[in-house]
Amino acid sequence: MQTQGQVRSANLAAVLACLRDGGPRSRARLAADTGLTKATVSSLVAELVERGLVVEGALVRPGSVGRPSTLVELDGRGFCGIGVEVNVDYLAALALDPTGTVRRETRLALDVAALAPAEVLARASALVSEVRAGQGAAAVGLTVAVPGQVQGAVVRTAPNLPRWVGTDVAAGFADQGLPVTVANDADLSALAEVSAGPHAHVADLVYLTGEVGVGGGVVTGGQLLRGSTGVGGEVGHLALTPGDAVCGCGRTGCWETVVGLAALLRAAADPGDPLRDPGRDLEDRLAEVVARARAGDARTLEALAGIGTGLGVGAAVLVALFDPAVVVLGGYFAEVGEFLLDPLRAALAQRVEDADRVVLSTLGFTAAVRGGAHVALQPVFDNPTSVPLLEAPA
Amino acid sequence: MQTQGQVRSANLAAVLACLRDGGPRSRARLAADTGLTKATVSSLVAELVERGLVVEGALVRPGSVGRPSTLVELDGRGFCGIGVEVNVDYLAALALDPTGTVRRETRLALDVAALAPAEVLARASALVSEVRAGQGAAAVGLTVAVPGQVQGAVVRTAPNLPRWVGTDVAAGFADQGLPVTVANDADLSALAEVSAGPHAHVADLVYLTGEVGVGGGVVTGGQLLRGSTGVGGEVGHLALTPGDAVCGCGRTGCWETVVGLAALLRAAADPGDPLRDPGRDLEDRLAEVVARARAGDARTLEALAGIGTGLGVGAAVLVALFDPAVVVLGGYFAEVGEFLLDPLRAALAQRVEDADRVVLSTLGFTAAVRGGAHVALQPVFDNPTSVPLLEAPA
DNA sequence: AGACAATAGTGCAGAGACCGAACGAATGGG
DNA sequence: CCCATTCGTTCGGTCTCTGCACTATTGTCT
Repeated sequence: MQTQGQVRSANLAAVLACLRDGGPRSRARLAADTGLTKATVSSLVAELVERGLVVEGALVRPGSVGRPSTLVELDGRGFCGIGVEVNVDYLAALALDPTGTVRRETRLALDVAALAPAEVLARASALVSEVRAGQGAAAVGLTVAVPGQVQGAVVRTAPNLPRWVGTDVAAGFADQGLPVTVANDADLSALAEVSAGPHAHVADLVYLTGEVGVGGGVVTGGQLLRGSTGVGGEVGHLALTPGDAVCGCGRTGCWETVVGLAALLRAAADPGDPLRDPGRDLEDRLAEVVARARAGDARTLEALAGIGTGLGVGAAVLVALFDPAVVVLGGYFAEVGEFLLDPLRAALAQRVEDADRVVLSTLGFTAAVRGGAHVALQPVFDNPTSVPLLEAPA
Repeated sequence: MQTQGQVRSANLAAVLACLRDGGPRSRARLAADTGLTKATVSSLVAELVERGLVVEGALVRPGSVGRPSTLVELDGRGFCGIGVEVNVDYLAALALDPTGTVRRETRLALDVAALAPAEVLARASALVSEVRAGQGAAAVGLTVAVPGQVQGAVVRTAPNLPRWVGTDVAAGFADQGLPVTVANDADLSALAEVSAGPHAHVADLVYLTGEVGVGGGVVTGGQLLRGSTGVGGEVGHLALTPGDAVCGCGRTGCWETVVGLAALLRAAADPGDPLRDPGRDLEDRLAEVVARARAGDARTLEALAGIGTGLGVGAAVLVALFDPAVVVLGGYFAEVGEFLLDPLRAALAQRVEDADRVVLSTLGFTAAVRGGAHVALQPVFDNPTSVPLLEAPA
């Protein structure tokens, strides 16, 4: 903090955060909640209105006597953040406005692994253009979620998209003319979980996503855990069990060889079973697993229970180390969650306290794009003065 | 940030931090380093001098032409922070001044487990008085390190000091008239490692301390990992290996049953061996282990190699999850480190990249008290205006 | 020896931001 | 119809930083 201009900016941000986290309220309540005086809040609100970030809302009758208050609320019309996801078998994009409302959302099935990265990026950018089009809200930023480790804007490792290693993902969206951030999909999903929904504002959360591999995102103390080289929270290749299955990373015993989607399919069906047909869409096969389990097929249920137990063993380590308030299961874990939770909690309860903190994600496959859009909007909330004034001050 | 008074405070803190982290320097360089103007820095330095936090030092001749600069440096004479440690078989206390210099240090062997907590606290408080006495520096705070999990000022769990559970440790130091903080010893040691010495300012670090059990302290993104209930970084009871050894916590397979001091002694000597004599001081026995290892005793070396391998297996999990720049081994691990590092790094290298990031602590058994004293001093650096003016402004 | 350039540090007027108190606005109750 | 209550604004005051001018001190060049 150096200049009083930054004080102004910080206080504008405090008012915005208050409105975002606690909903619309009067200037008087904003003053009480932020500790600022009513005079200052009036001035701050006026500036935020000029920047198109908040609007005056309804008049609210007080409970008893007194002048009615004018609600102040976030203005969702002016801006939005864009999240876009490149995953193994689909692309997705989403526009989120400052109020937390999803403005546009789209998804495109695509065999990403079979195409050149440049080709995929062109289609993803087209998807972004589609999401941006036809709405008054100006996009303020773009975040790209990729299933791998990212350094800067470049993919460093991507077990399920090996051709993407070394790709500068941000460059593929240069035509959008927006600030572009590239990040790991599980990390962004974790941020999505703590930014909205039932776990909003939880400061310590672990997100696990089941894909072909297993991804993890960890939030501690309200911050995303990154680690010294940006590889923190890498749960897929934890060496938990001295198992013999060889992982894509070349080692044995990695957690994802135990609880990844491949492990489930192997355990649930013999070679020759349609579930093991590598040419079939993974989503289709997963739907069939769910159908068999619901029909009570013993082999399937046993396989799912095995995954649940394996998850519990690993989750015990994560719970002991991170002490999260909640462990959220996303990706395919959420889809088959009803069959996982009991064995998972049983295994977890043997090892740590409070096994009930494991829950299923309600965001589905939109978690990553939602988190990405949230990240893209963040600069507006952090520094409201970066948003231009709408009309010249009189 | 609400008032411009807090701007002043933040800028005073910025100047102090600059001097602490980068050493003495002129006002002009402070201005360049903090981004403030020279005029502002002059004003800030004047106030810090009035509060007894910095002093003017030597005149430095410039390399070529120009007026010589007056160095400004931290004043270590006025204040100190106190760290005190209650451990299984000793008490220790240390006074640290703002320059990072240890002013007084003392240690007292004591069979803490055999005494009532109140009795031990009385002796610890006497130790603090001893450290405070006879120096002009006024203590600004006191931090107590205990080998267990702490909530507020109360011990929640302490495997090796079971009688202490529920003890209000801060109350035992009320007679000192200082703000008292109580914290886990491994957490404080981790803070000590990142606050001074070869790993100063490392933002991501894992500290492991070998005692009867195993303690862990984790710093991520420059912050101590606490978790939702303050139990984060609890490494001792990680269920890593499906071993059969029963842990003090009642479960099996906990890491500390594999790499704790008890495991080492069990592996290094048969029952009846003097090393296994429970009546003997642990330090003595540890010294004998080192002596035997240095003499080349095969059984001892094998036992130590086993510990090293076990450490490597667990460290692989920690490295994968936290991605620390460095893993520091403290406690007994550091004392026998020369025999652990090779097998440890071998086991680690099989599982993660960069096994060389594991190193031995150079702080020895003073890590916890040092970290505690650092924590006690922190409020002065965070908010210099909390320190009273020495002389009334003219 | 003297002028000059370079660097360090201070003095001062001004602008920006918040605060506190007083004031006008809007409403329900007696 | 008056008053208490609550909301929001206006205005003067204070604090802090900034930018520029100015002094201080030294080495170098002529």
